[in-house]
Amino acid sequence: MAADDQPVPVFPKPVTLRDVAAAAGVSVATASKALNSQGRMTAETRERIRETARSLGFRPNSLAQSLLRRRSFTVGLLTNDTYGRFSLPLMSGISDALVDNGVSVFLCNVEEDPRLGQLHVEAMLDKRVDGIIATGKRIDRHLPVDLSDLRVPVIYAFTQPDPDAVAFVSDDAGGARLAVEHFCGLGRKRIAHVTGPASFAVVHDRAQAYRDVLTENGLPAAEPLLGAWSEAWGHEAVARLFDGPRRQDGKGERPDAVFCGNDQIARGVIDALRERGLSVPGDVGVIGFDNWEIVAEATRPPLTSVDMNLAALGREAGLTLLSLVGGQPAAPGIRKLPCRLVVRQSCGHPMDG
Amino acid sequence: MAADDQPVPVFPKPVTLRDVAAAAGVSVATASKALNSQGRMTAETRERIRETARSLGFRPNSLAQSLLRRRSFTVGLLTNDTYGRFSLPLMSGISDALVDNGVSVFLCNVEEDPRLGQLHVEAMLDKRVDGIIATGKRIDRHLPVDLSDLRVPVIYAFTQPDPDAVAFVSDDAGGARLAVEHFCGLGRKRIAHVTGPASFAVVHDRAQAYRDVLTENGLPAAEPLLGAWSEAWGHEAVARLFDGPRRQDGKGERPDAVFCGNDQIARGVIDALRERGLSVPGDVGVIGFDNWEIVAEATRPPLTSVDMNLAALGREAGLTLLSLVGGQPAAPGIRKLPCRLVVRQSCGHPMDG
DNA sequence: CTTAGTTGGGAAAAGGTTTTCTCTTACAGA
DNA sequence: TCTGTAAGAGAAAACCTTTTCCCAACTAAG
Repeated sequence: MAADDQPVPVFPKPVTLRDVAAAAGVSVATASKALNSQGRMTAETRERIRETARSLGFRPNSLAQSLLRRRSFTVGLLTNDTYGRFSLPLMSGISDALVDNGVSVFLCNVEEDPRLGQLHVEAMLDKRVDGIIATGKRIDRHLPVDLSDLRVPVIYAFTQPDPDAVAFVSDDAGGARLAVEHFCGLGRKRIAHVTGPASFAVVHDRAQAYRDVLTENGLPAAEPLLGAWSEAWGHEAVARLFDGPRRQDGKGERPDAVFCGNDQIARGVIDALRERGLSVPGDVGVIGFDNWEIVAEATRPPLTSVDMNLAALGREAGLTLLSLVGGQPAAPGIRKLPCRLVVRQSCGHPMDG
Repeated sequence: MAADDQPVPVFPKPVTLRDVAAAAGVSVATASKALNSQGRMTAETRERIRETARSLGFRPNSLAQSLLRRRSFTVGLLTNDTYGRFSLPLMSGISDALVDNGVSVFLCNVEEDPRLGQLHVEAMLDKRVDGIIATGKRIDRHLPVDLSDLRVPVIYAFTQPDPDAVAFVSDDAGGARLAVEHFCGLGRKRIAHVTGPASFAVVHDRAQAYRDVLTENGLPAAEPLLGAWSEAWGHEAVARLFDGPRRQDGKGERPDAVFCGNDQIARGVIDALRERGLSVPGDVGVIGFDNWEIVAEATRPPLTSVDMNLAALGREAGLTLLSLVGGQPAAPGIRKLPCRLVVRQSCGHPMDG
């Protein structure tokens, strides 16, 4: 057996409580109590055991502890977004909240595959996770898994929840209000809205908020332009808004502000405006959505954008799951967390007159 | 106690092997053997027990299994990159490889904090992970953790490894060769290199490969332009390359190709070239690095770029860890995995004459 | 001297599974 | 009828820790 001749690294056996007890000359029960500040014994005995444990490098086996306590201090994080700039800050926030509380996170990518999802959920349950957080790349789509009637608490974050579940999402309408009201406050009068495809629920939420704010401010209600989430669509939308023939009925006047459905569209809009010799924010103000910093800071000028506070949302979701796991009740329902406007230079200062 | 009046959801107790055995009228030992295709028993007994288990919805407790087998089918994934477009495909590849083999992944973000790192590693060890994968956002930086002399195998992926460790990184020099040789093959003669700051090891690796290929092809060796990883630097570099006074010594001639250190620089370069009325790829070919699709596909024209195959790298790392865990030896050292060139439209077709 | 109480510490069960060993029964062969 | 063997199934140990219960010894009170 030539293969057996290879030097295989051999890993030392972990030291167990039994080892500590033997080394300290006590029973495992006493050793356990000494290390956990339980039971009664002389201070010397306790300290001696602790010192022995330290010197042996003893670390309790979490598996055994979990088995006994019926609590694994582990939660499952389900997502269908691998590449996402949304799920990243979200997951980061969730993870931080949990880890700060001594809870580890199982990461599970379920793609769009229900079989894979089922598999993962069962694996997590088998590993006795204390709870599950479901996360997605779209707020209006279900994960391809059934999380109802699980034997652990479930929280939904930035994904379509089951009815009667506890869920956290961003307040997209509120975010849109922030942007449009900011334009209004700056004195912009003809505010356009260029956004993504109609198949996204947020497109309608934001568009409605856009209309509402315009109405409230007595401004002309233009119809939002629905397209794609891409720079190219930003270019095309500018062509439609600015290259058409001017009409005399008041409509059709050139916008002096564009509220965009995401930062890529906004990037396209800004570039297209510059190509037409229009200055941003001088002639036209632009606000994006998502606050994807790498894009928002690369536009010229840097882009004002709505931030969905996804890290904070994740943190909130994580903490809520923890309290659920701890036995605290939480009212089912969807909690919308506020967005915030990150003002850079693309929206300009208050206008005269 | 008003708080106690709230309806607290009560989760059903998991059904154990003991329950199954009792329901089937056999001992737990027999039940276990029936479900694991071990031991000897009549086919009927086996099937009856299995049916009972199915109907009860029995799922074995992984904690108990892991405790006994001394193998948890769990690995820890350490990273210091939360927002990264590098670590995402990498982690995705790692995760896929592991999950395909029935292994779950603990996600641990250690930031840059050695205390946090230490904490995480200990937590993972306590939870008896079978192995650890260390991942970073920079190939030339250590994670802030000490992973030597652990009692489990460790693999490094896209981060600076300890000596004598097993590590996977991308072959940046090879990737650069791919790009520059592609330009040479297309007949470009004056190839510039615009890249990131000198503090990155890959900048030098790629720059050296760039020089080597030029020399091999008998082309003039221009000094790479080192700057930042940003679009703005792409703009500035074009200004330096194309706006300076023409010199008569052969040097200083305008480049007909620019190999960029990442896609953002390339984006800046392309935009700046267009602003100067130069056509891409007609007058100047451009190749980027990273193949960050959302950028590469948004440039006009779409950007040819070097892809580091990070998902494949991650997959390879995951599989290697698994074989290490399985007792297969692996030679220590750094394995460089090849990049590939994704050709889009920014580098053009072969030139005449 | 007895009784009650306290103190220091150990034995054992529990958590859920796997595996080895042992035991009982049945059956074939002598 | 007796012996040997194989099949089928259970008992128990093991994994490691925590916790409850118990015991022995000692002290203080009556």
